[in-house]
Amino acid sequence: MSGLKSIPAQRARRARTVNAQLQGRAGSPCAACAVRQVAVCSALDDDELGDLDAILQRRQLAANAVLFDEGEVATQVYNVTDGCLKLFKLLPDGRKQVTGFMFAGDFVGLADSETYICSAEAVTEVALCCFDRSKLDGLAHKHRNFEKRLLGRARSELADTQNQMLLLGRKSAEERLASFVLMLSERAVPGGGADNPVNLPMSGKDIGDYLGLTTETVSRTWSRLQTLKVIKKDAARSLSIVDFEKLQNLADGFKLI
Amino acid sequence: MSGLKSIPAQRARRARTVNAQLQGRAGSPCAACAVRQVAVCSALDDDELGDLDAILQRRQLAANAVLFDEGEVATQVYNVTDGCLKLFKLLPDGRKQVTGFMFAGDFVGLADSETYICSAEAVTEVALCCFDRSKLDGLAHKHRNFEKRLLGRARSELADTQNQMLLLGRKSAEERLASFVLMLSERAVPGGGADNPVNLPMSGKDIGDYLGLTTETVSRTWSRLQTLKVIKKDAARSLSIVDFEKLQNLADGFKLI
DNA sequence: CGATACATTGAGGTTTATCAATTTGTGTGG
DNA sequence: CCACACAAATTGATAAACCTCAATGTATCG
Repeated sequence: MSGLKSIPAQRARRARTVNAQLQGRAGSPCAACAVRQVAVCSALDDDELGDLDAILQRRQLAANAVLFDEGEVATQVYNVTDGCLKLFKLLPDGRKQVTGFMFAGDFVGLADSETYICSAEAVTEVALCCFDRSKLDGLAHKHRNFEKRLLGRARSELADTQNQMLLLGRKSAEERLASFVLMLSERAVPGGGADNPVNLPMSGKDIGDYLGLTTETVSRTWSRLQTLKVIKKDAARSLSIVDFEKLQNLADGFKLI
Repeated sequence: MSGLKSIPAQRARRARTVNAQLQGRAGSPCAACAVRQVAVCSALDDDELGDLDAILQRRQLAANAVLFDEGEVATQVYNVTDGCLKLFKLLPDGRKQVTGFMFAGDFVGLADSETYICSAEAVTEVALCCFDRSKLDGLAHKHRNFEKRLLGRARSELADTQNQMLLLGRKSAEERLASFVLMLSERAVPGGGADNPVNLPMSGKDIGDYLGLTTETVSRTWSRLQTLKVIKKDAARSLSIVDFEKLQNLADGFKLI
């Protein structure tokens, strides 16, 4: 029933997570981090974590706060330890494309060279580990697993973006929303979240900007998916998967029978 | 005027390139490769190239030949040395999304884990260097620059796919075609091709499948761009940029004045 | 030179966007 | 804790962009 819990309850959970991470038990605070096993940090042994801890700075962002803007010099890269961040690109007339949502354990700044190639804003309250690029490069040089892990991350991000291209180029609004719900559901699991009542931390506008649709179309499509008894919107930011198979078929581009 | 040359002339050029690469001067045939400086191979010194040469196999694909299918076990990765390859994903009803065109110097298989996440087919005749993944991993372990270079490639591929998401999610048909022409024009330069009469090795269907459009819309949009005096279709597979600034503005999402 | 695939153009339909009004949710201060 | 103000979501009517189907024209290759 975690999906039905109130917003204050969610806030409390976030606060506990952050505290646990700051206390630390085994020498380095990193050892006690909530995302220790999912993040790139898992490439390092417990006794190597000190190196990581020495070069990182923790930071907290309020919802809607800007982390960086496209085109800025990319001096830092980030590891999300809690909350949700959105990455996006803008066209001069304001059209927006959200290129990804980043959750606890995700690494931000992989695709960036000298300057950030997209902007980043907090969707919810966000906790981050911040690394100077130069220092992290040094660490990657020292611990080769870390470098391998970064390449692995980049590979899997590439796989995700290819799926997103298929979605944006060829899927209908219904298929896009279905794919989106499944993606959120799947990504919640490694971070310790529930996979069935799915938590939707982002606004309808953000969802539209991620799926190449308008808010209105997103809203209408939620309604149609409820009529089809595929999902059910429990609360403002929570949604239950009612018929998993139908949802999967929709997302994969099969016609519903 | 290279863009106006006949198809047989193009074939001849391709054949010469392949021969030059096979002859080799400085010990390793790789040293004489046409893509020596642009490909990942540039991470290795001339005297390290022997290691690369020892583990690669050269291969030639006819136009439209299948290199691999999505879902296949990814035993090999590839370096394109000549020609054009398309990567794509399919939906069960046949909808296709081309996720990328690969040209001389491009590395294929970066995004793949155990199985290929997309299919690959030759657009033109294609020349490849093929590597067993396990052997290449060994080489990457021995020569660290190689590993770094792979990460760099992955980074720049990620940047490209983010731009493609903006295109697919938010750009109009005209803006998509304009962006496409500029991309082809820019990518032709490092490979030694001409940047102005732009060579279009792929069919209108392929272009549509890359840009999330139908062939008909692609064709109509070419016509409109010609009426606007932005481009001019010289021959079947060649196109001149008439007004570079207009083209750039269109691609970037500015309104034409 | 003819057969076949590919590109172009037209007519009409569908999906999604746009504009507008209303309802619902959220956060704040009394 | 409730009332208010503001932002977000929903729903409807209409329009635009692109797709589909169909016909014609034009390369390409044996």
